Amino acid sequence: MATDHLPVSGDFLNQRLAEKGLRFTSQRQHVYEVLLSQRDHPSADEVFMRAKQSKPEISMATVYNSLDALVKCGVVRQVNVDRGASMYCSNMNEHAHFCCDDCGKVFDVNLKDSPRVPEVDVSGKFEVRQIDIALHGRCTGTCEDCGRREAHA
Amino acid sequence: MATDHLPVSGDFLNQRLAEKGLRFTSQRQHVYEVLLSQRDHPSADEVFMRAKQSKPEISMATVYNSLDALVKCGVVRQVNVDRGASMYCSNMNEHAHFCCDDCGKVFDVNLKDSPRVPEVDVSGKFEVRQIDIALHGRCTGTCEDCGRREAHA
DNA sequence: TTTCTATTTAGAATTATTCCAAGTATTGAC
DNA sequence: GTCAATACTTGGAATAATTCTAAATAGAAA
Repeated sequence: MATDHLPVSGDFLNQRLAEKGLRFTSQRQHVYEVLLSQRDHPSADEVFMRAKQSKPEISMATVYNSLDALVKCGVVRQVNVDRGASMYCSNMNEHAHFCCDDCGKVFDVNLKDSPRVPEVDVSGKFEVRQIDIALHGRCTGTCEDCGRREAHA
Repeated sequence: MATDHLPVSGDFLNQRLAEKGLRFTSQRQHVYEVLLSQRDHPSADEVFMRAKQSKPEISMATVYNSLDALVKCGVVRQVNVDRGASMYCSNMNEHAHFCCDDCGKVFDVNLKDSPRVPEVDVSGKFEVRQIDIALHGRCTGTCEDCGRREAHA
């Protein structure tokens, strides 16, 4: 996997972690690079498997710890769309997630008028840090899995 | 628990289930009434425990099955905000969920400008059935747990 | 350095969810 | 109504996801 010469200066991550009082470690950097190198929505387990390819000694507990750290310092988003495993998304541009209830795949989508953090008024009761928008439905024709399933049905 | 004389005519649920080709059963009705009778955000396990109080023979598998059926026919929403257990919400009015990252509690909130299904344009690739909006942050002062935690810190 | 504390590790433990096979209830056709 | 077909329920086992634990290691501050 091409996780070696990524444009992650390390300084960037280091600073983001430091801002939250978290330490920069090679494991966290590695997990981050794994996420950046393949921009889908892997589960912790999938991240673990990918991370092991170039860093075989990494442990599952560390993957969870690293993912938590990355989410906490705002360089990765945790995506929860269903009862299954949480997924992780390194696309920090403003976007929503579409989850197909038939095939289970998750896609990044841009919404024209999605609420933004500065715009959210929750009457002083809550301090909003992030907004997660998940769409549910079916991906019609977009993916071959759904096509197949409909062909069967 | 006052799950006996609720304004759930049964017909309503029956019809919604039938529309999706699902059968009306006493278990599904009971689970639905459990959710309606206490409008918080219980996990499947919590629903199970509440349901058992007045219907001790109900099983966990049936609770999951019933929750799935209720979600599928659109009378209950599944709420996924974190890695933990999914939660279930019988408030079908348009609203978002605020999840406090400190105490973990989930609150219903109304957003002024949240996207609605008819308004979502995803370029014909997706058929959107539902939009779930989850806010993350901290509930400042709203709940005693957070107050306590801050007092300690 | 030294010290303090956060992090990592492997594996055990726990929690959440699904699966299974046998029995039961609901539906639609007659 | 009765019957067949099939969906649903049940308890428990199985699996999957996540957290915990205690010892070793590594980063940060003095």
